[in-house]
Amino acid sequence: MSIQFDFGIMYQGDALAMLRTLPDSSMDALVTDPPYSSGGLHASARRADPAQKYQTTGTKRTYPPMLGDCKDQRSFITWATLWLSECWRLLRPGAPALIFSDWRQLPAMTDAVQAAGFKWRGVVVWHKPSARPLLGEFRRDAEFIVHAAKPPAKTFNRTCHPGVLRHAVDTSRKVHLTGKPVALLKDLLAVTPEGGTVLDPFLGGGTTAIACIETGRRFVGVELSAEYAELAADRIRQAEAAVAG
Amino acid sequence: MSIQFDFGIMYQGDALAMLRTLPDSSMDALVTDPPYSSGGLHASARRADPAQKYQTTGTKRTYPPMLGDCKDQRSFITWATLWLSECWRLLRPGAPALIFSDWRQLPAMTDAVQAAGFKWRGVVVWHKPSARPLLGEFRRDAEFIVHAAKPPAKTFNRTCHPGVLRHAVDTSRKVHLTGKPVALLKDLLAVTPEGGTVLDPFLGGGTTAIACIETGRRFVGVELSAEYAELAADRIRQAEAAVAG
DNA sequence: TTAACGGATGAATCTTGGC
DNA sequence: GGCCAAGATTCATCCGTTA
Repeated sequence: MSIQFDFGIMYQGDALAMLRTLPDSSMDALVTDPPYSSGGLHASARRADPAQKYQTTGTKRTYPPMLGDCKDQRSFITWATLWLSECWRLLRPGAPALIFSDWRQLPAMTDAVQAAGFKWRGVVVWHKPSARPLLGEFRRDAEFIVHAAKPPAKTFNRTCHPGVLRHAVDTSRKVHLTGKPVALLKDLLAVTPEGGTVLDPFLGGGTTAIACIETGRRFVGVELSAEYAELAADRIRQAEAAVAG
Repeated sequence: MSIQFDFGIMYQGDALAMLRTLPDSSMDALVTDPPYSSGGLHASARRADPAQKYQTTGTKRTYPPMLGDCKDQRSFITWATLWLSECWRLLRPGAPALIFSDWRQLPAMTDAVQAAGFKWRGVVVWHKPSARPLLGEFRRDAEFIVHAAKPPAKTFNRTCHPGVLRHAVDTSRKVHLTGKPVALLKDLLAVTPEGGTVLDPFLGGGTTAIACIETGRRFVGVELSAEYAELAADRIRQAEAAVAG
């Protein structure tokens, strides 16, 4: 199933299956926020319903269930390598790839990225100042973005982009449990070619698509959950209306 | 060879050999900045003279040669696991470990830390705003600190410590090519027990020791290079004089 | 328009209890 | 005893609301 938009297209279904139907060398960048499967270091993470894993009792706000976030470390690497390999095929040579990860999965993700044929370029830091405090410990207030490229790596402008990006999460505008700020995605898109097509196989609430629309890029998104696909479609239409109006 | 100070002791020699002479469970924390061996992903990095690897021709300031920074990735992990295992033996249960790493060696370092028996707790980010700009790319303005602990992990205060630390490098006060700001080390020491003994097997210019002196902790340092050991000893004496006066 | 106040929140982690 | 699941705990920051 797919929905066509002015600025792109969204497929609803399994990322790996959908990616296989798309043609070689048709995309200019990969920007995505896959399920982290964190805590997946232990088999306990393989619980049947990972939906509310990250939400504590008493939380007012609830989100629809997150699918596919229940892998242990080994299968996480295998799975990530599989979809990253498909993405590699879809990307044009020189295309950048930006993949979100938390601290725990970062080494696994850099392995998978390289196993899929990408050249690892660096690690971008997302500093989210509103993270939960931890007494006597370092606050886990950073998430990481693995920066890679399908060789030969290219640059698309002569601007200097900061490697540590500070953006607060706006919970009121967040529709996905792990929703990212649009401004953060815009910062990441800054290293992708203007007017290019951006692939996001884990579209979630559609933030990547919105950032594309607001910066004049096209998008190809995939989202497994029908519930999130619908939420994303709404937000995408709003964003398109806003830039048209 | 060793030099005794009011606040600690420095050994000049090979880290692994020196650590082997020290007694079990005698240290309260490990804080160190080992040679990164970056670029060591390929065997070409095993060049005979790694001394000036990070300095481009025409650089005004030069530093004494860095020893032991010429390993490929596999031997880096093996070597890191060896000295980390010795450190593990020297640490008391619950002691925190903080090990600097650049983005390229971060996955190797988290592997080595865990192979040596530590529990990996997180990744602290050092944001250095003065990093070299890169056109069309993300600036490499973050370094990483692997945060681990000898189980069972303990906390030593009820303060909440930020996980992203912003400190500019002061090149005028830096004596080592990879010298870190004292304030950064002080931030890291904040999760170690007050008045405890901090181990640094790669003392370099002695910044860890200085931060210990300024925060009322003791230190045990090892430095391979006689040249740096001498520079460190000078700085340590100055710092001790400053807190005494 | 700006400043101060207070409630809600958190890609979590630890402890405890059961199998 | 080891493994696993469920419940309790935590407070600086953010942001809307009020002054």
